[in-house]
Amino acid sequence: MSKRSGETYHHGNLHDTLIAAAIELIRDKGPNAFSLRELAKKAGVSHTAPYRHFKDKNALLSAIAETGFKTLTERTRNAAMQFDGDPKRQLIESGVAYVELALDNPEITQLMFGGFIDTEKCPKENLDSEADNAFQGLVNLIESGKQSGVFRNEETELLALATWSMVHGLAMLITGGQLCGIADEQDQVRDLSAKVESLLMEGILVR
Amino acid sequence: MSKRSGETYHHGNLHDTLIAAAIELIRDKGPNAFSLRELAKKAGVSHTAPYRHFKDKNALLSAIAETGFKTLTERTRNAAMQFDGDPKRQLIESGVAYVELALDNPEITQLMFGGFIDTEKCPKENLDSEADNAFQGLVNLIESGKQSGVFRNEETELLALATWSMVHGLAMLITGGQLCGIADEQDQVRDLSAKVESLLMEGILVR
DNA sequence: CAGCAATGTTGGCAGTGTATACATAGATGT
DNA sequence: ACATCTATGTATACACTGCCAACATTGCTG
Repeated sequence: MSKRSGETYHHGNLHDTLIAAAIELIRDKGPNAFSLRELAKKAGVSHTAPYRHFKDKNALLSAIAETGFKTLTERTRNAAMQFDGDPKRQLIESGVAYVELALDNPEITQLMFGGFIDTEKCPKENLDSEADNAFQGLVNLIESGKQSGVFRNEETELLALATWSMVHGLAMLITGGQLCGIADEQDQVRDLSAKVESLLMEGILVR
Repeated sequence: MSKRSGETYHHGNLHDTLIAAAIELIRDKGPNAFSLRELAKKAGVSHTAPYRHFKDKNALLSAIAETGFKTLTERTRNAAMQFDGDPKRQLIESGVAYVELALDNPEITQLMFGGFIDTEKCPKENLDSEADNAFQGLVNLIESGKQSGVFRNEETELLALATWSMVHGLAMLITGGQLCGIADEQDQVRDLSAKVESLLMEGILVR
């Protein structure tokens, strides 16, 4: 069945098309101004067609956030893999990757963490499980660093949480526009996040 | 002019009433589900009355966020004041206050940092200036700590940014529901944030 | 006390999420 | 080959939203 000029009644792959188009829209107008109807128009379907693929607007946003968490897991893991014997460097570089990804996708980051999605308490379902993957990678990283005697022998979860908080906070401040003059450009951000994480490594107090 | 049973045509203090009611609504339904019309109904006025006091929905939200930044400045400053000669303790306690305030007002925190408000680039105006106040307090704190030889002689802004990121990240993770089993209750949060900040003080690396 | 500015109200418009009923087409079993 | 089932898309409708324009009421000020 030739779908010449895309005028078939059935779209063929609307699900993925919608997600891709939605990401574009959110990038343009922010997660707050995003609307299903505009998305449908952009995808060239009627305004209720998305409901055949997503229960809700919320479900669509969740799906997008999930892809965000997936790439977050990938990026940080890849960054860590490149410095396999050096836990300190691994921690720093995966953190830099975290911040850089957020800087490249501020709106998606806000969508993921800003409270746009109703998560019904904390059900540790779909979406959260993917976020946990990223955290689990961090935990493993720290665990191995502890065993090789690089990191202090504190509770692993605590160390992981501290690292995550630091990186996440920096990312959120940047994407939230709070660090305007300080960290706008890519290079500044790379440098800044590395420095900040080094501080967490070495500590702030005079020895 | 007796405004018996509040049935005067002119409300008298609608501006503040709206802000207070809006905060309640946001607390209940989240910043995303908040609507001007419901707010007006709750305040007992017509659905366009708020426009006499706020240019926009965005302007109303900005005003609320600003009050949030004000109390954030207050709380952290108060916490620091209580340990005046001890910069390390000051830093920790003001950070704990930051996180606790966020935990007590998750929705308002999301409103402040989540990207619900259009800030038109980063104009460092109204809203941002109030946020800067909080940051300036942190800078002062670190500066004095450096001079008394407690903190390392790194660039002050960098130290401040690291501290802020750490605390802010923890706050955002908690209010975003990412730390569900880990940090739900007030006591846990106090303990956790203090521990995390101590880590930043002492560093993560083995010495 | 006349007029003005501040503050509210009514009504309307375009845009939104979503429920319901209907239309079409691709897959499946005989 | 063909009838039928199901997945997918459409049309229509409703309540709700932000905001605009026109009008009403009030308190203040000359």
